[in-house]
Amino acid sequence: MQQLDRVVSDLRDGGFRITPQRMAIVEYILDTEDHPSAEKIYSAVKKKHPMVSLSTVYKTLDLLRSKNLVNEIGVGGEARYDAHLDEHINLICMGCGRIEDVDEGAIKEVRARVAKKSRYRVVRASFEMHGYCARCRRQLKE
Amino acid sequence: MQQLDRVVSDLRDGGFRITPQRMAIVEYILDTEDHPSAEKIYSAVKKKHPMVSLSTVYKTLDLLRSKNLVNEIGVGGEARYDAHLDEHINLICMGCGRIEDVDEGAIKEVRARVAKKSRYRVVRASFEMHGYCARCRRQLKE
DNA sequence: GTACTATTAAGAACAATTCCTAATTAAATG
DNA sequence: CATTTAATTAGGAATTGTTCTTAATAGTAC
Repeated sequence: MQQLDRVVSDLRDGGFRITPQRMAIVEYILDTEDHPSAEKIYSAVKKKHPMVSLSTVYKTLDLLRSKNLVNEIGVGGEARYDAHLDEHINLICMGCGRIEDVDEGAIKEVRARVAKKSRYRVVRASFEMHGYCARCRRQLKE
Repeated sequence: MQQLDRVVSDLRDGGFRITPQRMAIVEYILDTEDHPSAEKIYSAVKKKHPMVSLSTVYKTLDLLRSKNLVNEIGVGGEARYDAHLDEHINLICMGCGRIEDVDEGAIKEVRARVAKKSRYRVVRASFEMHGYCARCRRQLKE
């Protein structure tokens, strides 16, 4: 519940209200490893809170992203969300769509080096690798 | 013209036809540093070949991508294309939308290490950094 | 409890992309 | 070169994920 408190106080400090809809969405995202899409968040949250609307899901995700409380990653024309905030690599399975996080120390240095070399002010880095997970590899061979 | 020949023979070998539309699209992409969108490719190509249609641009881009002859990168809900095939980092300016390529030796090793650790068969890696280019940074301060 | 204003639900609007179909054409063949 | 055949095309309709609009609702400060 550490991270949840962090989100709540960040929102409060920004003058944003803590609504049941927002809480439900945040709790769901913090609680899954699943990199869900907006639609998936919507249908999961609706089970407990039937009155939540898809547009609220989108608005809340925008808010969380603007506060850097979630990460967005684009996969096949749709956005997927993730509360893993340390810089990491997203491994995306082209077979089943699963997304896995992999920590890799080297990317911090890469980021710093590129920022320096390019003279960009870097706000966000996203490292993705697409391929086939062990299970889908097996199926491909058959 | 090295790369163009490569594309033509790859398509021929796959049993695909070499049409004027395809040639125009490929030539344009090979000839620009600009990471254009489908729409931009369409309007650029249309100047010389008014009879080209947007759906042909999309179809051709799909084909080239499936043959690994171009790279696709998603920026703000639209796809941008790029014929720079060595693994590199895309620096995306959040101010002006420009995309710059940066070569970084380390990412080859990162890719190999992650592939091994995760047991994925990795097909494609895409490393992006979002921020503000030197010019847009200056404007932000004013 | 009241007032103020942010937030919400619902659906319309939008933009990028994909899909569909009849007409066209590249290229293999004789 | 003419013929044939299957791939490709143009054009527009359909689809999909996301954003926008608006009137109603509900946190929060007082």
